[in-house]
Amino acid sequence: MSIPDKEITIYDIAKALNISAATVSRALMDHPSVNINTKAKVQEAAKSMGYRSNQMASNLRKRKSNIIGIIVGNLNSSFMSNVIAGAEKVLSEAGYNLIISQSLDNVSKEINIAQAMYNNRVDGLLVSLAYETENADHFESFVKRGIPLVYFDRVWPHPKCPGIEIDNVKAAYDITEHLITQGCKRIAHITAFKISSVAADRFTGYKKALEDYNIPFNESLVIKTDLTMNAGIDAAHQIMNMEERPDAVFVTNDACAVGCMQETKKFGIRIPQDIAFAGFNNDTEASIIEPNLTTVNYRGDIMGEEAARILIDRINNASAAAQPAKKIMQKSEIIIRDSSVKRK
Amino acid sequence: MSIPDKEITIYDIAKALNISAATVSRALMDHPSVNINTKAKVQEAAKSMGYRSNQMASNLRKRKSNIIGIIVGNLNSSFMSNVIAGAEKVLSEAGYNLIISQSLDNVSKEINIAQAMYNNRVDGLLVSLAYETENADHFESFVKRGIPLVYFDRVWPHPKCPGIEIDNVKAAYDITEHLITQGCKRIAHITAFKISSVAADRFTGYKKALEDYNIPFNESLVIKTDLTMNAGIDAAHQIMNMEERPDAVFVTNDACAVGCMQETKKFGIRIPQDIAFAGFNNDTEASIIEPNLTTVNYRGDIMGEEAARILIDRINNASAAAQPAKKIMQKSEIIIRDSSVKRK
DNA sequence: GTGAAAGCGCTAACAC
DNA sequence: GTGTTAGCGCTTTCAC
Repeated sequence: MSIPDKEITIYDIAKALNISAATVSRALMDHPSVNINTKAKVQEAAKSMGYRSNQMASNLRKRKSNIIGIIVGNLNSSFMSNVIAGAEKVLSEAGYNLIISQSLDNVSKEINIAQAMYNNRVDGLLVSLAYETENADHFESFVKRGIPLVYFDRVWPHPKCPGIEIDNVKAAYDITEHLITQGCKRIAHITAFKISSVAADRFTGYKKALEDYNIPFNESLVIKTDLTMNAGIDAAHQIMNMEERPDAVFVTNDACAVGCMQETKKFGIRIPQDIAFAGFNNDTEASIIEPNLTTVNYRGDIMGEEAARILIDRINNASAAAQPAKKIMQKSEIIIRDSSVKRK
Repeated sequence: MSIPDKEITIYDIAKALNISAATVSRALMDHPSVNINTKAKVQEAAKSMGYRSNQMASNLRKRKSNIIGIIVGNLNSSFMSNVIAGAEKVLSEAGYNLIISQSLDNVSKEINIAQAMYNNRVDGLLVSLAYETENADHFESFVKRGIPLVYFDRVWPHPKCPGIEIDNVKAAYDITEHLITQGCKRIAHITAFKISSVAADRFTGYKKALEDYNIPFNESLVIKTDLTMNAGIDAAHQIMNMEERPDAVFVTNDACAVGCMQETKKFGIRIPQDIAFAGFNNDTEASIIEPNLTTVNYRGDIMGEEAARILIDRINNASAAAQPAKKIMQKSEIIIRDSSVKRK
C-alpha cells in the first residue's frame, strides 16, 4: 500500500473499476448484497490505490462522531492505566476513538470537561468521578440527549446510567474486620472532605464492622482530607496530636495512606506494632512502602473492558439503553501485607 | 441554555433571524467582516436555542479532523500524567481533541497505533517512543503526508520532526559523576535491551563520566533489561551472582531501579553503604522506597505544553513545518537522596 | 446485485 | 456586510 499524492476517494475507486460509488461504499463495508467478486476487486483496488476511508464524511452522514469520551480523576496510577488499556482494546476493536481527560479530582474541571465532551458530540461516555464530586448534574445533558453514559470505579447511582464498581461496603468491612482481628480497638479512618458515593460506601463498611464487633464508633477518629499523598502527611500530624492515639488507620486510598505512613514513621511510630495501616486500590506504591501496605485489590483492565462493552451495547441497542441501569459488582480482594499484621 | 428536542443547525438560526446561513456561520466563528450587532444577535440566538456546532460537518468541509494523537509508552507515571495534562491544556484551548494511546512499551503495538492514527487522519501527532523501539519507520507515512509530528521525552532524531527532551547525556554524566564522587569505583549500569536514542544517550553519559575520572569501562557491569520493575528484580539476581559485585548501580529509569533495590535489600545488601543506587525520572516511587532514590527530575507539564505548542505551530504554519526540525532541550536536575550518599 | 440521487451541516469563493 | 452557491466524501433510500 503506497501513499498517493492526493487523497483517494470512493469515486476514484469507482471510476477505476467502472462501477458506482455506492457499490464501492457497500463493498468496503462488507455489505452482504454485494457480489463477492466485486467485493474482492474493490478491496484490492482500495489497497493498491492507497485508499483510506474518510471518517469525517462517514461520521457526518451517519450522524455519529465515533468518539467515546472517558473522564477520570487522574491517569497516574497503574489501576487507571489498566482501565484505559482495557477500554481502549474493546473500543478500538469496535471502531471507536477514545478521547481521555483527567479532572485532576477537581469538580469544576470535571464540569468543563463534561461540557466540552458534550459539544464534541461523543457517542458515549465512560466516567470515574472526582473524589470531590457531590452530584452528577453536569452529566444530565447526556442523559437528556440519550447519550449512553457508564460509570466505573467512582460511580454515581442513576436510573439511566449503569455503574461498574466493586462492593466498597464489603471491602471496607473486610479490611476493618481484619484490623480488628489483629487486636486493634481504636481504628481511625481517613476519608474524603466531601463524602460522596464511593467514600461513603467505604465509610459505611468501616462503621458496620465496628458495630458488629461492638466497638463504639468515635467521630474524633475520622479525618477528612482531599486524599492526596500530601494530605496524608497532614493527617499524620493530626494523628500525632490526638490525645489518645489510634492503634490502626484505615485510609480510603493508597496514595494518602502512603503519605501518612511515611510521615508517621518520622515520629518514631512503629508500623504495625504501634499503629497498623490499611489502604485501598493496590497502587504500585503499596508494595514499595515499608512495611508493605495492606490494601484492596481489583483489576482495572477487566473493569475497563466491561465498562466499554456495556457502553457499546447501549449505543448499538436502544432497547438495552432503555432498560433501567443496573449496578455491576466486580470482584475484589483484600491483600494483607506487613503494615497490618500484628501477630504472625 | 436548554436542550432542544432536535439538533439545531445554523439554518435554524438563520431562519429565526431572517438572515443567511453564511452569516450565521461567520458570526459564530467571530469573523471580522460581520456586523457587530448581527454577531451579537446570532450568538444570543445560538445560546437560547441550544445550538451546538457540528464538528463533523465542519471537519469534513475543512478537511481537518481536529484530532491530535498522542502515543506514549505507559500512562502510569506522574510524569506522563503531567505531560498529558499539559498537552491537553494547550490543545483544548486551541480547539483540538486529543486521542491518547499507550504502546505499553511494545513496538508492534506502537506500529498498530500509528497505523490507526494515520487512518483516523489525525492533524498532528505527539509521540514518546517505546523503550524497545529501534527505528521510526512506522511514522514515515505521517512525514510523507505532511502531517506534523513532534517527539517528546523518548525522541527519535528526524530532520522533519522536532523533538523535545532533556539532555540525557549530561544528566547521566552528572549522576554517574555524583556516584564517583561518593567513592564508587565499580558502577553498574542497567539499560534497555534495545539501546535506542534515549537509552543510548544515557549510556553515553555514563561512559563519558567513567572516562573523565579514569575508571575503565567494564562491559560486564552493563545489564540489559526491559526496564520494568520485575526486570529490576531479575537484575538484582544478576548483580548478586557477579564474581566481583558493583559498589553502585545507575539504572536508566526509576521503576526498574526500585525493583532492583527492593530485591537487593532482601539479600542483606545495605544501601548505599554496600551498593549505592541512582535512577532516572523522579517517579513517585523514588521518594517512597527506602532509602529514597537519587534520580533525575524534569517537569512533565512543561514538556507537554511545549510539545503541544510546537505541534500547533507546525499545523497552522506550513512555513514553520518546512524548517528543518530542531531539537529542544528542557531543563533537568539531579535530585540526590539517601540511596547514593555514602559520606555526609 | 447495482446505480442514481439526495443530503448529512458546514465553510468559503464569489458576487453584490 | 451579507447572500448565493457549490461542494467536502460518504451512506442510504429507492429504483431497476
